[in-house]
Amino acid sequence: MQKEYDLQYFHTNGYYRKKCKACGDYFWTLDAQTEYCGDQPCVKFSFIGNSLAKKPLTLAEVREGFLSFFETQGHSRLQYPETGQRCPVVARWRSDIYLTIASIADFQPHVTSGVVPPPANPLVISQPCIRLNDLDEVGKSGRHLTTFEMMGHHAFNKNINEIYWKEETVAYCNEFFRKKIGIPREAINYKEQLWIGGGNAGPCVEVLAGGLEIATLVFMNMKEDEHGKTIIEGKPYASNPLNIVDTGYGLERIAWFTTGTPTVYETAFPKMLSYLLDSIKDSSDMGSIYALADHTKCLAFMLGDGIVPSNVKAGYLARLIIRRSLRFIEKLQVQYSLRQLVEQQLEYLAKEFPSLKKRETQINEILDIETKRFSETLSKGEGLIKRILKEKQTIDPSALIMLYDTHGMPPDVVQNIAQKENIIVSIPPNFDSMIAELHSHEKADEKIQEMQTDLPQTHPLYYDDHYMKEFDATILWKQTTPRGTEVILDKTAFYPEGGGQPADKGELVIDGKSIQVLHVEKTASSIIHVLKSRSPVEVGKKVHGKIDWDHRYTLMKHHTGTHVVNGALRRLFGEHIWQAGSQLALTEARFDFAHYKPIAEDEIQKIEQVANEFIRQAVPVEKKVMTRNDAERAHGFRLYQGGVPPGNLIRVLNIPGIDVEACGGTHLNNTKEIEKVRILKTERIADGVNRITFAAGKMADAYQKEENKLYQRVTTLLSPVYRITTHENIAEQLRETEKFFSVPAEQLEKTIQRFLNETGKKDTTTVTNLVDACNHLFNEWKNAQKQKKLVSSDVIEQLIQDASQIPGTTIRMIIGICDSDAITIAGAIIKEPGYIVHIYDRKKLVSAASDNVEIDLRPLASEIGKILGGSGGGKPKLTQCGGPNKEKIHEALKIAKELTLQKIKK
RNA sequence: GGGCUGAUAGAUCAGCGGAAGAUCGCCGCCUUCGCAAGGCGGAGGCCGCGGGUUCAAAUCCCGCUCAGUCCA
Repeated sequence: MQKEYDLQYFHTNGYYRKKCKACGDYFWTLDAQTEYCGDQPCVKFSFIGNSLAKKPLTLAEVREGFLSFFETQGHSRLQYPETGQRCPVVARWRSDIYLTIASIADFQPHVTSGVVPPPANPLVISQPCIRLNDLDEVGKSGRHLTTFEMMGHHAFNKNINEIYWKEETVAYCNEFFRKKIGIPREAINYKEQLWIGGGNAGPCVEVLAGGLEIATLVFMNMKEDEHGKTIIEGKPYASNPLNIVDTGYGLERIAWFTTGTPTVYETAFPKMLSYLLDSIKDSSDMGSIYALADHTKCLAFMLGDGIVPSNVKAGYLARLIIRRSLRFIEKLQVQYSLRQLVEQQLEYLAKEFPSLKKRETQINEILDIETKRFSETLSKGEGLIKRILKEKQTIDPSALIMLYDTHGMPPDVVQNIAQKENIIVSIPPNFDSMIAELHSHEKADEKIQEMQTDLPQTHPLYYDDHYMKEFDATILWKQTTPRGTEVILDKTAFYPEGGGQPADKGELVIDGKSIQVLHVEKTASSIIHVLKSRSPVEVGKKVHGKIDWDHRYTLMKHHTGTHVVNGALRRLFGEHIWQAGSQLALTEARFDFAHYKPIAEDEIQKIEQVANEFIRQAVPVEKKVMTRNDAERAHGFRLYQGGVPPGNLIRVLNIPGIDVEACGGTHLNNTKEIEKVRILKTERIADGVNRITFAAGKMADAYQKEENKLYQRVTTLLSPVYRITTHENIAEQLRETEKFFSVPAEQLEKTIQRFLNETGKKDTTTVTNLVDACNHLFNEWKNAQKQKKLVSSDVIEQLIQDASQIPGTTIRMIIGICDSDAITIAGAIIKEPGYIVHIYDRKKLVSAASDNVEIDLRPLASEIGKILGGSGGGKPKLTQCGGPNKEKIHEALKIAKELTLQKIKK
């Protein structure tokens, strides 16, 4: 490996290669005396309070110094529509990571693998990055940050010296630090290292000054490959198609180096720190103050770049930071809310990152919601903890785990609450691993997709013309499987299932015989048609394909409709609206999207209005195949809402002014063809994710018809007792009624019928609308229920009158049948001493005795119940019994009387 | 995506097969110069929705809906 670092640059400039006395690694230096590489922990920071640089620089000065220096050296800056000269901190263009963790991450995997040419070559960037791996160190260590900028100059070489490689990289680096930062050349050491990460590897040079690593120069030229010959850390590597100069210059670190402040935090967010320090009384806990300054900056980027807090994916990470921040605010007794702190950060960042502040309104709302939600969680948890303490006087490890895992109460919060009750709770040292253990059994079973190789390729005609209904083709391949005959054609207009769009149906005509196409699917670049019968198809035969156009056209309406609804949502709610899933069907379409609160009733109508307005505007739909770079430059990363397609060429579906996405589905030519959309349902499928179900075109009409019918039936049902005068906003009326009775639409009629029956209303009341009618009905039902419970004293009087004295005692027995609740009546009677009651209310037979009567009625209840074909039981002085044989009630009452007499006599 | 909780009075919750409860809040009365506090009384419940088991379900079983929370 030594020769990898044996650069001409070092030799001609008089560097010595030395072995570090502490770590044993090799490094290059101009200092003949030094014995240490200059890295931590081999040496200590020497720049703190004693900067080696020319003068202290701000973050903006270092950033602009870097970008412009490399610009003059022939590097290009990048430009994206939304975020400017950087990519968002949420890695929208890739599916393997949630957050942008390095400048090279912007170009993975497509550019680094060689599939997509670099957007510029060479290029220079200062990429804001978020890393949460060392979250606990942030604020404490003095150098860890969650959010930092990684500056980089990158060159992508097909051949080693196509752009530039090691010599030039080190020379550029050295010149930058000397000229722009003003570090004396003797102060910089270059340490030989091997770099491994994300499936790639290569030699690397760490740039060290003052004990601080100020840059890393990676020469990425290998990739993990099972056939590779180079073994690194037990894994085989082969050469990468590209030789990539991947440099990383820590913006905050370099600025820190020039200021020499006690920690990196004074340099990274000086304004925020003084803002925080002004707002608190006790500034002894600097670690938490640093962390809070860091976290609020992190949130400004996360939320500003459109992450919506949730319990999944990147949203979960945002919530994690929000909750940590809230706890620091609480701990430090900061007088500002989290919202105010982040607002302040947005203000500080506005000049350099203008896109963040544009989302201020939504960010404020998100933080208010999240703050409120967390305090609710905590106060509920507090109640829970107090109850546990009351019962058990302690909180054991299993309760601690339950509190955290189920109720989100961090153990130290539990500890604090318990302390207030003067109870010491100890947190097991292995708490984290106990939580991990709890979740270790879950393992997502990876879907192993068996890819049949060597299949003939199919040309997809549906991309040539999204409206192609019929075509001629030749059979290239066939096989028979249990589900039918499968064929591959040289070309096809049948759309295979994919991207949330179901497969086409239709027929293939072979030799004048029509064969039904049941299903179509795609593997690699072949499209397989599944045919119904085991028809005698032969390879080489000509076929004529006809797709079920009605089916397909409806799906196209739903698909283009989905994009229009997406656009309407973004128009109404903001740029954070982001697709989280989508599924088309014939009768309806489902669209899941990130949004921080549920959709309100009045918003449903607004969404419908805006979407239908887009349809009325008759906007032409552009379908274009573009190179990835062109598409990203023109439209930004918003393209990747439906997922990130592979390859350099991507299909871009642009509905100008409404929505633009990379999409592999089939689409209409104009929004007017959707005809109309109608929202059927909105629901919250996860925290931070909402689902809209809608129908387009004639399916919307069909739904509306169904809705009208239901409304008709419901109002007819009510008509004998409620005369409804107005019939407007039928959909809304039905939705509200469903909500009112908390039943789904299918149960609406049944429920209303039940309430009508139980109310027994006969006269007619005039009401304005359906909701009004249901309100009335419900109130009348309530009164009726009360009436049933309310026993007239007459009935009780009558029963008491009919009581018969049991001979030889003062006990009086009552036998009877009544219409209102028997338990209530029996209860009223036995308030007076000396009574035994057996009373039947056509549902159950209740037996009860006054407190002073010595009797256990339970054996009686079970005996009497048997007569009725059932059983019975209860408490000694109050029992119930019954059974299906209601006609035997008189016999049962007679037996009850006899048994009671027997029992009393004993 | 995978767990784990929860849904009972306006709020916080108890009850977990046999008459729907407590505390706070609300209303009225007593006490008081007035308030706070206290005393007495009262109103307020589709026990989330739908099935099933049972003589009997808030309670047990199965769906569904909604909410909370942890993990990746």
